Amino acid sequence: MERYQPCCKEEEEFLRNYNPGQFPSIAVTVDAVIFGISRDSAENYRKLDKQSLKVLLVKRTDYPYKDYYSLPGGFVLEGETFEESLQRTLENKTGLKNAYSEQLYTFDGVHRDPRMRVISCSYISLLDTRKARIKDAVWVELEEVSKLAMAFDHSFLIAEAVKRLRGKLQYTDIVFHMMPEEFTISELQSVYEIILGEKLLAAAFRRTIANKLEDTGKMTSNAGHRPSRIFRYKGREC
Amino acid sequence: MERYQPCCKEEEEFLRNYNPGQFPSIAVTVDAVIFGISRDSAENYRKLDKQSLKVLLVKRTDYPYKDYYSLPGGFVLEGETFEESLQRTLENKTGLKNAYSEQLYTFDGVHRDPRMRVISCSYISLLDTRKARIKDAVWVELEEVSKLAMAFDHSFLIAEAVKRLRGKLQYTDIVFHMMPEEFTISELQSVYEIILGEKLLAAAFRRTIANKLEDTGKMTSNAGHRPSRIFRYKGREC
DNA sequence: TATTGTTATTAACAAATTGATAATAACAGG
DNA sequence: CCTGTTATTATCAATTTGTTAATAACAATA
Repeated sequence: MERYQPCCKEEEEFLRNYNPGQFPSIAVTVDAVIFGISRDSAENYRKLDKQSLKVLLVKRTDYPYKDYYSLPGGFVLEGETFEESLQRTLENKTGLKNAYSEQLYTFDGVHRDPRMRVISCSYISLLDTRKARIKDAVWVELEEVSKLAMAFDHSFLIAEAVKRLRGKLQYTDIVFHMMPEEFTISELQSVYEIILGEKLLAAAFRRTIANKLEDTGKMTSNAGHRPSRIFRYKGREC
Repeated sequence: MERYQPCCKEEEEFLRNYNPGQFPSIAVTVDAVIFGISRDSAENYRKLDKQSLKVLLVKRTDYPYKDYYSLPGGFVLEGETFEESLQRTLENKTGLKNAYSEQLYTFDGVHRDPRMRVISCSYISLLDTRKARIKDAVWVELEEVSKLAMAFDHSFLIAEAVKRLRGKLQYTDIVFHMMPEEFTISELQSVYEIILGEKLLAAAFRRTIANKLEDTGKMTSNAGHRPSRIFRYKGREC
């Protein structure tokens, strides 16, 4: 947006004398639900039952909710956009500078935080776990989250994020943000299955996804079974 | 959310002495993109080309952006949730207490407002125009919006809202919030057409929508042509 | 009363998309 | 060459769409 220009002396005066204190001020945090698919080791890489959808959590070191788990995030600083704030924590925890992110929802409960009125603008971030270098944070399986002591309303927040992720999987190409540049259709299918939590039929899956993919000409090798074609996402920059 | 309980004396102390001023405070507005379909008169009620998608706008009376058009909305007050703030403006401008609303997006540009840092949590509201009693606001046709001088980033905000509305029309039952209790399939189709901005084929439309509807047994009458069955939405409370 | 204009509703059929199962292909290792 | 395993294609039924045409029901009017 271009910089605002006052229309006249009077407005200039108005703005100069404006008292920001007349409206309640609210602290704002940006919290990130960072999703990754664990691919622990090379051997397990293609074994669906060894993989799972995970979220990145940090353990709080201060009050309130000391020692509880929470989403990575923090207060929006002076003159900082939400995206900037988000990228700051993202880089801090994962070492990644440009993971795909989108705004999820702004949580506004009056007593979310016992200190003061704090609203949380939450984001979903998707990344290829193998590119991330995690620091001061842990990957937690989705099913484990409900077993942990979670700070604030972050447990609910994660649940909402999962719903959104599952929904968007169906009608967007969002999944490719969690994939490496090149992958096989089976790998892609397993990512869908892990996120949706259900098995898909291979024949139908291939048919519908095929037109979004581009053959690299390469094949997997040394697998003890028929090798697989390797594809890349055909869509826009990813 | 239940009220937070400090875990120990130390935390109690911490909270008592907490200084909220250490983090930047941001003013928050809630702005509503209120959609309605104009059905100006009884005669035009079923004539598609006489109807259009409209948004409710107000003319600003103060600086900044004095005399510009803007979305109805305002600052979130002390201890007020976004929904409460929204309902306040909604009732104020339309007389309606419970129009369907959902959060759209939180706009966070640092210089959105020349007075100070103000973020806008925006909502989409859908209503049946015939139930609304508009006060201090005007219905503006969507195409006219771009011709008006709009305050802040509200022009962009409206564009985003329209995208969301069109998208959600396809995979949710959101449309019924703009319909009266009882309606004909042709009326429903015309609402889809107005929002999407394109004609739909009647046969296909009926087929796909039919299973969401329940026949009231009533018919339209006195129309000069074959009368129409009157339906209601079968889904959950609406 | 038969005809005309108009909108509603159903029918009918082709085209495209899905669901589901089976067949075939390609590899490593014995 | 046979076995176990995963990849990929083929096949066919079932379902859903796109499209056009037929039929129905009314008011007004000839």
